[in-house]
Amino acid sequence: MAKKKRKSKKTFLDACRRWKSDNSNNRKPTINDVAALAGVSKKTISRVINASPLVNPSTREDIQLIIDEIGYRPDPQARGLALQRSYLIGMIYDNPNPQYVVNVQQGILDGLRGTGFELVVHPCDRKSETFLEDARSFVELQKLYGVVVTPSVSEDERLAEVLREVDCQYVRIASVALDRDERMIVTNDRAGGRDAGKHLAELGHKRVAMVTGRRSFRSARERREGFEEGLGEFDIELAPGYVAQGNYTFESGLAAGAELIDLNPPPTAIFAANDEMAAGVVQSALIAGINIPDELSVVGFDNFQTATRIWPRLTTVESPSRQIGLLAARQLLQFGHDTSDKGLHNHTTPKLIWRKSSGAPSEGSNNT
Amino acid sequence: MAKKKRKSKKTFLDACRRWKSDNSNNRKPTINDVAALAGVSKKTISRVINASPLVNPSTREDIQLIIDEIGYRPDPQARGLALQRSYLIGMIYDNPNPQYVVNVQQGILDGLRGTGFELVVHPCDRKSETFLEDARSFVELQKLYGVVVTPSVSEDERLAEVLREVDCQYVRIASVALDRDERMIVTNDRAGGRDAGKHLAELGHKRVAMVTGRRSFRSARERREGFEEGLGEFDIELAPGYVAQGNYTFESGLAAGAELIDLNPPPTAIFAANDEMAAGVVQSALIAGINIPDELSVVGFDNFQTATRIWPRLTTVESPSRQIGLLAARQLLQFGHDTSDKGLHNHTTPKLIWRKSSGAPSEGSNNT
DNA sequence: GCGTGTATTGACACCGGTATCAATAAGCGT
DNA sequence: ACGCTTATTGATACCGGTGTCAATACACGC
Repeated sequence: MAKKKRKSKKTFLDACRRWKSDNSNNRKPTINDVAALAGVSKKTISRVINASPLVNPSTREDIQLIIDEIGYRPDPQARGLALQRSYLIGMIYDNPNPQYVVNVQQGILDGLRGTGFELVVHPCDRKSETFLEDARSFVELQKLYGVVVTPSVSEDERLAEVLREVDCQYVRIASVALDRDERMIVTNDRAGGRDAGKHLAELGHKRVAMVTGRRSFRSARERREGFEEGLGEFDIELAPGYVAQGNYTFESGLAAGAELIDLNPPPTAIFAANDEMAAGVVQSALIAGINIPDELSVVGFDNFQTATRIWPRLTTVESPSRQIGLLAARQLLQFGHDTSDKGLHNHTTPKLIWRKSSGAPSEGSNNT
Repeated sequence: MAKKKRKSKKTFLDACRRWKSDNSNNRKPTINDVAALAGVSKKTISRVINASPLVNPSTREDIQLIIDEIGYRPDPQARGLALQRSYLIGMIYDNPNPQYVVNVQQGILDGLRGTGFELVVHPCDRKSETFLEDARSFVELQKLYGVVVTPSVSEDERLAEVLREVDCQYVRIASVALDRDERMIVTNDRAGGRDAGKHLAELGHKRVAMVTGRRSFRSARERREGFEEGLGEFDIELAPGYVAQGNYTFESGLAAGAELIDLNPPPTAIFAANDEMAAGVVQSALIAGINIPDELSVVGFDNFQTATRIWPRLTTVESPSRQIGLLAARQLLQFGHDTSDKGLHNHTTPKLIWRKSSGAPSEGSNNT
């Protein structure tokens, strides 16, 4: 049944061995080496490594044998040059929180493992004059296969526009859908805020305060609105006087905490829009000699390391940032392939983790 | 004085304008476009972009004009293919602490800014069977220009050997010199440990304990030995019974702290080999109802975020990790260029930051 | 036996740069 | 004016893949 002239497996292996010993300078094998050994044209090798169906199965087998034997791996640069794209995924971010950045990176790397793609990280500064040009030239010069963009740059429509212009696949991570769903991983921060609100309401808090993030950040708005919704389900209102403005930094949380504690009457619970600010609130309470959770409950958002390092450990809302990175990577690799598997999740839901910084308000403190 | 036939600046600009309007599909300009516009061969363009001295100044000027006008930028992939290397820097790491990873990344990125190089991140697992092959294929396939390796993989000689084999420039970050100095950024953790020891001794502590990291980590040994040296300068000894074994995690610090506190007599000061463990020690003291710093001083190492999030804020030894990343990147880019500027610092020194978790021992507690 | 369709393969140009080496022009001493 | 340097430039191959399209072999229907 063998095609005429088909050489035996052994013949190929011998040839490979000979090649290996001849290969004095120990060069990496190229497609030409494989082609020569197999006695076919390089185009056929190209077909094999690209899993093209247009190859005779027995030919494919022979070639695969040789590839495995001499350890040939196609050169991404050469391939990229011909194809006009690279095997690199970019991550564009401006979130200053190291934990967040690393989590998402890890998730992306999880998704990239074994695919031959590599991750190029690219922080940016939206306030810079050259922000858009920088991003464009990064993506264009590297001919990135795709990029994932995290909050808050992900909310920047100009960047999204640029990415579309240079025809680069992208996935944006954000708290709400800004784009066609296939281009987004949405984290639903509103639901997280709602959980925080319900949690405090269920514990019996009535005088509730909040430290918000910058209004220009979508996540900050979502978390706040969600929080109000959660409280609203229990007919509790977030009074305007009980809202302090922060900017997601520890220091701003410290200041906001001091401010809220000073109110008369003081709140019995404070929800901070992220853990950093929550840690600031906790520290300001400690400084003021206020006991947590007896006199004041504090709830954060993120569940980063800090949440368990401070005392009491922080009740917080966890958003699965590593998982999010993973989904983003999968999404990106999915593009261009079959669109059949639409079952990709691109929504994630945060989840409240109840630790020791929140509890029922003490007797009498809630005499509204 | 103008060379014969030299076209005027305006002529070139006109040609460029014409080119831009002709360029229907808005392609990125290539070296061929520039060559055509300048009326010279692509090799000459190549010389200009590579700052070769073998170009007539006036020719160079003309070409530069055109390059700027149409916004030509050489394609890194094509260049890389021809040169057999890429314009990518790799970072190979296995340190699980997000803060450290991000700091070093940032530092490297600082050093890469404006150079056209990009950073590819590559975590690894030394315990994996395929660790070395993974690393090799990463570096080899991507033809990395260079890599920076952080602790503790940086201590792995097998990896260094692989990097040399594939002829890839590398810089290792480690607590002591393991390599020729040009290939290292050394952090001198021993000096940091010494500072911690002297700090506690100067405060008057006599019964001093330590939480160490894994003995297999060089930094853990250095920090410990430095600490003992520092104490030694004041004739204080670190008694074997006062040493608890940790593994750089918060949880291990928590356990070690509980263990040390239970000793009789208990130590009046504990030095933990990193902030995570120090935070654990602090938390275990809080749980045991021990006041810091009155009854117990705690000193950490790293000065990561956690150090200021906990209460009292942690006295700790700061190693300039971002700066270290910057130096590593500079070093890498320096390779192959003039070796004249040997003035590159490749040693950094940690520095003690005295916060509120350490103070003089309380009266009578030191009746040795 | 012949036309036609299908499966498989290869020749060749091309992606956008760089290296080699030869070609040409200009400068200079005598 | 001539030979010899030196300065400047270009023709061409090459890096290691991919796309296009034509060529070949074979099966099938009639």
